[in-house]
Amino acid sequence: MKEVRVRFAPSPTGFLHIGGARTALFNYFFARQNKGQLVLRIEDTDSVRQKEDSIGQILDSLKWLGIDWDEGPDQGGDFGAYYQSQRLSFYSNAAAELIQSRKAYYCFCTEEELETERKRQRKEGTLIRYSGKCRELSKNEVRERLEQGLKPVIRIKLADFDQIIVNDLIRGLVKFKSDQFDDFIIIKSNSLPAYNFACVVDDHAMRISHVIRAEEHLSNTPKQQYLYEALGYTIPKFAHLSMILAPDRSKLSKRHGATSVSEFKDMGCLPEAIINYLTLLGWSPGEGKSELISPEQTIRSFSLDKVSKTAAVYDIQKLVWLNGQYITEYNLEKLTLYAVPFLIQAGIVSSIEAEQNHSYISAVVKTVRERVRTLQELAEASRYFFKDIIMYDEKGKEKYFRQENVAILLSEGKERLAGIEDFNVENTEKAYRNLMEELDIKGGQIIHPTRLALTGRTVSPGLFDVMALLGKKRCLERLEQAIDYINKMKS
RNA sequence: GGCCCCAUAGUCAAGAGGCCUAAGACGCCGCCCUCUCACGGCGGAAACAGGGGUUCGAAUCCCCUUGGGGCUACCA
Repeated sequence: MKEVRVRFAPSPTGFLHIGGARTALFNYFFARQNKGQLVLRIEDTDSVRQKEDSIGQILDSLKWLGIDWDEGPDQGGDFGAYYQSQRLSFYSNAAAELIQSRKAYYCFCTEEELETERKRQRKEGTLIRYSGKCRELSKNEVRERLEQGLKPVIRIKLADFDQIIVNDLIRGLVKFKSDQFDDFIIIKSNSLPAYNFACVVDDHAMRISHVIRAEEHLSNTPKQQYLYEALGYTIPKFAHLSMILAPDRSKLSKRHGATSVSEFKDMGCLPEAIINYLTLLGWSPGEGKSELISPEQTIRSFSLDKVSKTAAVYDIQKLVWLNGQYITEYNLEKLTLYAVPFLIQAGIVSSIEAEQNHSYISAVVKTVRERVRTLQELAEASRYFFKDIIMYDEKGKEKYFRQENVAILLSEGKERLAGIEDFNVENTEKAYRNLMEELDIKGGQIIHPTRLALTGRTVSPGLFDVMALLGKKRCLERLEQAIDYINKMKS
């Protein structure tokens, strides 16, 4: 069987958004499943829309997600270069060949001329097509104009045909009638190739066997197929993935909140969770299978004909839920590593402290992880393990600190804690349980105010886990602080 | 406007003519567990866009309408 080679071909116009990431991911799944190659190609032929550093961002996001490729701009490969801007000779050679065989021609029409023509066609209600005016220019006429310094485009000369049929692996046979096409541009007047041309030349030169890309390219495929035939290339297999839409079903854009991989990263999503989420967007592991699925599992059962044809609206809530699942299951050491930057970012620890207190941080992460869903939440939930209490939760204050005799209760508690030698979860709990029994009170009566005193909040991990982590000294100090505070509240 | 793709709950999705009184997951609601929150457990509300065919039988096949998306650029 022919070797499977697929590619992901982003254009560097911004961050890697989730649609692009999913396209990359499905290419990756397909390549790995078929023991094929994934190549990364940068489509940077539009100098106007290029964004500085976009390539670096995209590569970083891909790597961070754990999507690795076999050939590409950073590590090279046998079919380079991997930037279209460095492959210009491929395109001009291919175009020259087409001109030579009279399948393409120079066109000197200016943009203004074309615009007037289009305007007229719009008014007349006819199809908007290039007239083919420059088709019949003689060699001499072309040479003359070239010598005048005019910058032509090169257009493909469409032969008569009835229709073009695209056989899409996901959508089946798709037919396009010939009247939809005109002599489209393959080389722009700045000598750079137009997308449809560059794409064909490169996919052929790079021996791409399967073109797996977003649905927005489905309508371009007949043009590309025409070009394959004109150039005598064999046509690869195509698979067009449905689009990913914003919650209002419009195209994804910045106004829809987080849409790029880097934004999800900044929110505190784990790469594995994003991968898992993206896997589920347009593909399903099948009936009765868990939705928590690793790339390895997906690679085993992935299949393009099971990919959904329907555009998907992404749902950040499910991503966040998945992320929470990953946070609780994650390797603790790795999770700590991911968490530290968020603690620093939130001003909870300094980078120096982070290095010195690694094992303490890890212990905090361990007790907090189960009830947070993002690393940002994790940082926030960890604050009082590092910082003193400067304020108490408003509602909690009213509810617990105004309880009768609460100060006395807390000082009792403090007393008991003070007497503990080995200040751990079991012993602190035992001390408190004994106290409750002696005073004949219910747990909540002392546990809630204590929690507020120790954490400043009404919500936390189990109280005795908090105590053990905080340590005896800080527990006693915070109880003292709360008692003072309560006494001041009264007066 | 023309052409193309798509259409199962709020969202992702299973479903390939009878197994459908339509899975599962997120979210939502209720209950249980419980020191709070989360986790977990149990239960609930919630969908085949509409209309025509074909068929003994349609979520599944065909047609139309509607809706959404894409392409129609010297963007990719």
